[in-house]
Amino acid sequence: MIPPPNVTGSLHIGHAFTLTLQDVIVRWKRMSGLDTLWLPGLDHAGIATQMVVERQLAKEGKRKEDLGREEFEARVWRWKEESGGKILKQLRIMGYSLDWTRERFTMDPGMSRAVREVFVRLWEQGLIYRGYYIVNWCPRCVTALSDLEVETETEAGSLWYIRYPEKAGGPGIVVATTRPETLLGDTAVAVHPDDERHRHLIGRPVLLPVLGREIPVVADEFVDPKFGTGAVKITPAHDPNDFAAGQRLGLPSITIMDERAVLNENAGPYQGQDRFEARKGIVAQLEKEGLLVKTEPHAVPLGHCQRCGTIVEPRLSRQWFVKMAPLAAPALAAGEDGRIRFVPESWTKTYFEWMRNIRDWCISRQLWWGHRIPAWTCAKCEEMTVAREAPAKCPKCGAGPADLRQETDVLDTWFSSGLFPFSTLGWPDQTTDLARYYPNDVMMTGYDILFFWVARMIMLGMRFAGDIPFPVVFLNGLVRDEHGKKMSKTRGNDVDPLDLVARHGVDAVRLTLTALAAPGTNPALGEPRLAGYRAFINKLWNASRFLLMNLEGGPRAASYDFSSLPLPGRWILSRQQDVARRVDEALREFRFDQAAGDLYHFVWDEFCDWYIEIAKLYFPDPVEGPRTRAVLLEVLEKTLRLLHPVIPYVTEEIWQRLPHEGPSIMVAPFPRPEPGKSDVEAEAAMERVMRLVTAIRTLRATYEVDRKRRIDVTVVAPAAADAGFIRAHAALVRHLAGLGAFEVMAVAVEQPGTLRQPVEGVELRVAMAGLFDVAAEKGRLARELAKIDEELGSLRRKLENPQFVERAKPEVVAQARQRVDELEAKRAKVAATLRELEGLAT
RNA sequence: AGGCGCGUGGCUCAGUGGUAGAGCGCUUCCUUGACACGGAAGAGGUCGGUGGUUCAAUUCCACCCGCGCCUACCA
Repeated sequence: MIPPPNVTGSLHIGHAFTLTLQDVIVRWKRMSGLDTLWLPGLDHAGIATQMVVERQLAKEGKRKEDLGREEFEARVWRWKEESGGKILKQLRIMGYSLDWTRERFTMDPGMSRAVREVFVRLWEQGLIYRGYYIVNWCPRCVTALSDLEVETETEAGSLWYIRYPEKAGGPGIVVATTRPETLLGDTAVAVHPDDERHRHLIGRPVLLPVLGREIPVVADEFVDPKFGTGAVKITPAHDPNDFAAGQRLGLPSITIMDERAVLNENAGPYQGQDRFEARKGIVAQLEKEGLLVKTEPHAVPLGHCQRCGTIVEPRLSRQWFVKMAPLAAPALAAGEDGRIRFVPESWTKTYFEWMRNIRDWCISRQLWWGHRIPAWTCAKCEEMTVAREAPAKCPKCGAGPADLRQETDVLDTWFSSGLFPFSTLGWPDQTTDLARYYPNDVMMTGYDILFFWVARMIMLGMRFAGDIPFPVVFLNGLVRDEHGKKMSKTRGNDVDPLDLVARHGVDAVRLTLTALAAPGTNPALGEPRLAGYRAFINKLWNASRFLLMNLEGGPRAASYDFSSLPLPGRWILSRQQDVARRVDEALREFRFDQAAGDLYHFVWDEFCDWYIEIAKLYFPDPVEGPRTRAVLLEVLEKTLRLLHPVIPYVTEEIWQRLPHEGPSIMVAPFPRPEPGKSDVEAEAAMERVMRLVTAIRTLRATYEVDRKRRIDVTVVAPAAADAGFIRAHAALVRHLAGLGAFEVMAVAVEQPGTLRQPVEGVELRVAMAGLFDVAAEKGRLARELAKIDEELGSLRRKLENPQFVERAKPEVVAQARQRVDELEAKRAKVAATLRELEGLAT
C-alpha cells in the first residue's frame, strides 16, 4: 500500500523519497517474477484539507458557516478532485509503477463502508465510548485533537505566586501557577496531606482573587510539596491533572472559556477577552491588589496544534474515544514474537514503548470534512443508535427518520487510513484481492507517522482483518536540506520535487533519493548532490551511445561463449556478476544507498573508465572486436536491468534500442547473482594490471611529462612468473598507460637518469633524463620512504610483542609478516633510487 | 523527566576489533574520434573528550561535553 498522500495540494519531497524507495522495491520484485501489487490512494486528511479550503474561502471574504455544511462539503470535494488529480499526475511523472486500476480514496464508498463497519464493531465490542473529558482542543481549528496531533515545545514562561487569602482573614495560602488566567475557574486549592506548612488550612475556605469566590483547601497526594509553595490551584475544566483531581475529590468544574478560547460569562470582568489578554489583565490586577507574591521565570511545556501551530487549550467536552489497551496487546505481542519486524531495528523499542503506555484515542473531530460518526440520536427520546446505515426508526420509541439526528462530529482522519491495508482490498467482503494481497509483504513510510499510522494499521488490521497487515515495516528518514536542516516553508528551504525534476530529470531525482537512503538517517538533499547524480545519468547515456555506435551488425550477446575471453572481458563479466550479487544483498536489507552506490561505481569506475577504454584496443581486431562488442552489450544490458528499479526512464530508453527479448525492461528478469560466473583469478590479475598502469600514470603525472610524448617504460622483473605475466598483458598496459616502447627484462641494464618505481614486486624504469625535476622526485621518494618506515615501524612493534603473536588470529599475524616483507623489498628499491638521484643531482 | 540517535577529511555523509571511505569542493595536468555533466594524477582526517576491556579500539563498555529527535498530566 502506498502511504496515501493528503489531498492538500501537491506532492512534496517526503512523498517523493518514500515512494521512490517503494518503487525500487516494487520494480525489483516485479522483475524478479513476483505477483506484485502496489496500490495507489489518496487521503482525505480531514483537518488539513478543511483548513486549505477555509483559507481559500477567507480570501473570498467568506467563512464556512456562510456556505453551510452541505455546500462547504461540496466545495471540499471539488478541491479534492483538483488537488488529488494533480497529485496522481505527479505520481505518474515520477514513474511510480502503481496499479492504477485499483486506485482508492479514503472517503470513497468502499472505504467509507469499511470505516462504518469498523466503528460499529468497535462500538459493539465495547471499545468505543463517549463522554465528557478534558481533551486537547485547538481554538483556531475549533476541534478536539488526539494526543498525537499536539506538538509539545518547552518555552520560556513564568511561574506566578498568587495569594489566596483566608476567608476568616488570615494570610491564607500562596499557590504557584503558570496559567494565572485559569484561576477564574478554580474550585479548590490542593496541598499534600503530610505537608506541615499547609496542614492547618485543610478544609478551611479561602477566597479566590479577582472573583472573591469561596473555595476549599483540600488534600491530595498528587501534589508535589517540593514544587512552588506546595499548594496547587485546582481548575478541573481547564487542566487534565486538575480534572482528575476534581473527579477524585468530587469538586465542581467551571468552564471559563468558549470554543475559541475567549473568556465566557463565568469570567466576571474578563468576559469577552482572549485567554492571553485576560492573563495580562489578571496579573496586573493581582499586582495592584498585593496578591501577586512574586514571579519567577519558568520553562513551560506548551502544546501546539500540529496543523496550525496555535497553542492548544485543554477543554472539557463531549468526545468519542477508542479504548486502546485491548487493541495494543496483540500488536505488542506481534512485535515481541517477531511477526512484525522493523527496519531499522532501532524503531522496535520506540514502538514497544508507545504501545505499552498507550492511551485512549480521541477520534471525534468537530469538523465538516470527514467520515461522519455513524450514530443517530432520537429527537424524541434521546436514544442513541450506532449503526452501519441510517436507521429507519428509533429502536426505542419508534420515531421516524426525520427525528433521528446523525452525530455532527467526524472521525479523525487516521481512523480511515488505519484501515488502508485491508479496506482498499474490498474488506469487509472476502474478496479475492483480500485473500491474495493481505497481509502486504512490506510497509514503507516515514518514521514520523509510526504512531499515527503504522501502529494503528497494526492494531486495526490484527483485530479486523484477522492477521498482521505486514511482516516488515521499513521506516525511512525525513528529507533535510543540504546542510542537514529540517525543511520548512517558513524557513524557505523546502523543495518541490517536481521543480527538481524539471531541472534535473526524474531519474536523477530518484537516483539521488535512493543513494541518500542510508537506513536510520535523514537524507541531506542538496543541489550539488543532485547535479552529481544527474551527471551519472548523462554518463550512462553517453556510454550507451558509444556502444550503440559500435554495435552495428554485432551479434547477440547470448550467442557467445565467454569462457576463453582475454583477461579484461573475463574481468568485467566477473565484476558484473559481483555487482548483481551486491545489489541483491543490499536490496534484501533495504540498503538502498549501497545498491545505488555499488551500481554507480560499477558503471562509472569499472565499466566506463576501464572496460570501455580497453574495448577500444580490441575493436580493430577481427576476432576480439566482435567478442568485445558482445561483452559490452552483455554487461550494459544486464546493468540496465539492475539499474531499472531506480532509474526507469533512461534504462527503458536505452534498452529499447538494444537487441533484446520482451516488450519492456520493466518486465525483463532482474539479474540474479550467479556465483558460478565469478572469476577470482581474472579479477586478481586485472587488478594487478590496473595497479601497474596506475603506477605508470602516477610517474608521468608526478613529473609533469609532456602529455603528448609517449614515454618508454622498462619493467625489471627478476621472477620469471612476473615477467611472463607482464609480457602477456603488455599490449593492454601500453594502451592504457599511453606508452611508446614497453619492455620487460629480468635484469636491469643500469642507465643514469632513470626513474624507478617499485610496484607489484617488479620495478618500473622510465628513461626520462632531463624531463623531470630531480629535486621534486627526491622529495617524493623521501616522503614515500617516510610513509613506508612509519608503517614498517608499527608492524614491527606489533610483531615484537609476544602477546600479539600468541593471541591474535594466526592469519592476522601471517598477514602482518607478509606485509613487512613487501614493505622491506619496496623500501630497498626506493632507497636505492634515492641514492642514485643524489648522485645525479650533483 | 524518560527514551532514541548523532558528533569521521572544507561541506554532506557511509563504514569497520587488526594498514580510514564516498559524493561535492580543492590542486595539477589533459579539448585522444561516448561523455569537459569528461579523463588522468593528487592534497586533505590524533574518526568529539577522558577512562576501561583487549595482543590490538575510530569500531565494544562507562562517564563527560556538544547537537538533534521522540515520548511525557509536574502546577
